[in-house]
Order: sequence, then structure tokens, then C-alpha cells
Amino acid sequence: FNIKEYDNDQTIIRNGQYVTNYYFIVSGGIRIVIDTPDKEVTAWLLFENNFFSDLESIKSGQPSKAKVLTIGKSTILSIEAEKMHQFYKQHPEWQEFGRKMMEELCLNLVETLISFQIMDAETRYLHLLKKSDIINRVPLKQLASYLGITPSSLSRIRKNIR
Amino acid sequence: FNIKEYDNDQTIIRNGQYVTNYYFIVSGGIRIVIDTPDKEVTAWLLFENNFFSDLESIKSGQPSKAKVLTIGKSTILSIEAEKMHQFYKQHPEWQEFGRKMMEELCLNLVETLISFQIMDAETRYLHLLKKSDIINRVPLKQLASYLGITPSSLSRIRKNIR
DNA sequence: TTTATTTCTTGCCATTTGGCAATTTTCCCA
DNA sequence: TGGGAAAATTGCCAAATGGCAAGAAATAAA
Repeated sequence: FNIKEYDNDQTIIRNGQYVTNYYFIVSGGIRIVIDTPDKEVTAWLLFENNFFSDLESIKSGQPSKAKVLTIGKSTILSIEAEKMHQFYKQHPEWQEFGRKMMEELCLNLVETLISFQIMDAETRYLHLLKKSDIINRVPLKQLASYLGITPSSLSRIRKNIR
Repeated sequence: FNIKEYDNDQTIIRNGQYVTNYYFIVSGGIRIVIDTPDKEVTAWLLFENNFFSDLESIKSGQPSKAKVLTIGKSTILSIEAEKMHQFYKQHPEWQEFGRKMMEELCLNLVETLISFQIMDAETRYLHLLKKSDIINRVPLKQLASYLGITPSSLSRIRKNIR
């Protein structure tokens, strides 16, 4: 394991990088950002006690399509995916840990996905407000793209709610 | 393993059921449907050679919030989650299989989620059209809710494209 | 095959969301 | 602490999407 301290808004994974590590957030948070021709989209937000990486890049060996930046001062652990896989081979009982980790992530992804299928933007915002404190930890701009809308729309939604 | 043949549109998992099995689609397909007060939403679509279940219900022991129905004549394998977990314990090397399964699912979920964050409905439809033949295997009504829009909107999008 | 049912399409209009730009507010850092 | 930059709010209007309902088309049932 490798431990590293970051300041606010520092890059952990660059767009185009070949990702070879798994990461764990000890403190602070990260945002996973997709660069598109016209904007930056916050695809996912994570805070302390969560794992993250770019599974696709690790699995396929292709460069990452996303970048990862810290939110506030953050302490991040990292381990080579290769070492982790070796560790799994030597201690197969730990595979269960990896599987449950993935299951947990799937459950969160499914919940978020369904929120896009069944809710409009305002309901999605209220839903997020209820279930997490993400809303108080990132600026409106990033929250908006996480919700799949523009900053001005989110600003108007907030005004409606007041 | 238990094997079972289904006709079109038969129920594999009922809404409110306590799910205790993992499933595998040998042939045919399934749709995962969420009932909301005003409509039925097709949350996910899967066809042959894929696993599915209700991870949340299995994990939490709570009744399922979704139902699962066949698409066309389908052959479905099922196994008790409990047996599967025992099997994992006895053959830890298979945990890797379970973990990779989950990873694969995560990758698909992430891709779909990002499509909601960065694309409008028309682009999302074209994207789906390009990457899969789902579009030819389910009626417009179900496709629309999978894309998070109404049937009439999807019908108009199709008209625009022509 | 014929009938009945469901799905699909389309028009009309309301609502939501986006694009752009000006102003205000907040935040950062020199 | 002050000044500059970024973020947030808001108005204006355009575009996208939804709600509803009627008619056409497709599908299933008898």
C-alpha cells in the first residue's frame, strides 16, 4: 500500500492515463470527471472510506476516458492492481471481499440509474438531498452535471424549492 | 442448478417477493421492471448468456422492489444464493468468477449512467442503436422507459431521425 | 380469418430544460 | 485584506419533453 496526501483539486488520475492502481479514500473525497467536447461532466462523487479506480482501463489496458480529482484535502491509499490480483490468488478467501465491494458499487449505480429513469430533475435533486450530504460538499456546478442538468437549471430548481 | 422453460412475458420474480436465487439466461431474455404509482418502468434489459437477480433483496433480506419478466420464450437457470455462497466458500478460486461478473455489470451500469449525464434523449437512443440490438427485441413502450422518456417522445425522436 | 386489445403515431398545448449573457455573489490567493 | 477569478443567479427566448386524446397500425385472441 502506498499512502499519499493531496490538496484540494489535485489530479489522481489523468485523462488518457493507463490506470494500474486501485485506490481507497481515507479522508476527503474525489470526483470522477468526463471531458466532453463542450463541457466537463462530474460522473461520480465519492468520499471517505470508499474505493475507486478506473475498472475499464485496468481491465482493457486502454487509456482512461475519465480523470479523477480530489475534493478538499484528501488522504488516498493506492495499490497496484497487479499486486492486488496476486494477493487474491494467494488468499482466495479475500476474493469475497472484492466481490462484495463490487456488489455494493452495483447497488449504488442501479439506484442512481433508476433515479434517471423514473424521476425528473427536481425530484432527483430532492432524492439526493435526502439520502446524502453530497449536496453540501461540492459546488452547484459539479452537482448539476452529476444530476445530468445545467448549472442554471439546478439554480432554478433550488429557487422553486425555497 | 434448476432449469426452467418460460413462455413470453412470464413472471420470474414478483414485486414484493423475497429473492433467494441467482439466475442465468440460457436463451431468450428478461426485463427488470419497477412499478411506480403512475407507470411501469423498464429499468434494465438482458438477453442470453447473462446473469441477473435482485442483489438488494438477497443482501438485505427485504422484499424485492422490482419484478422480472421474460421476453419471448426463455430458458432460465437458477440456483439458491445460499448454495452459491457455500460453493464459493468451498471453492474460493471461484470467488474470482463472481467478482469479475460483478465488475462486468458495473462497467455496463457506469456506461449507461454516463449516457444519462452527458447525452440528450435522441443521442442516447442513437447510442443504444449503435451498440446493441436491444432496440429490435423489445417494443417501443419498454424501450422508451429504459431510455427515461415517454413512448410518444421516443416515437417523435424516431420520426426526426427518418 | 375475424375480432378485440394493445401499441404506436401524431396533433395540440403546457411544462421543463437548455443556451446565452449580464449581474451579483462567493471564493481564493497574492 | 483587497482584487481578480470563478461560481451562482436570473432574465430572455428557443428547444426538448411530457400529458392527453384520437386515430392508425400491429398484435394477440377467439
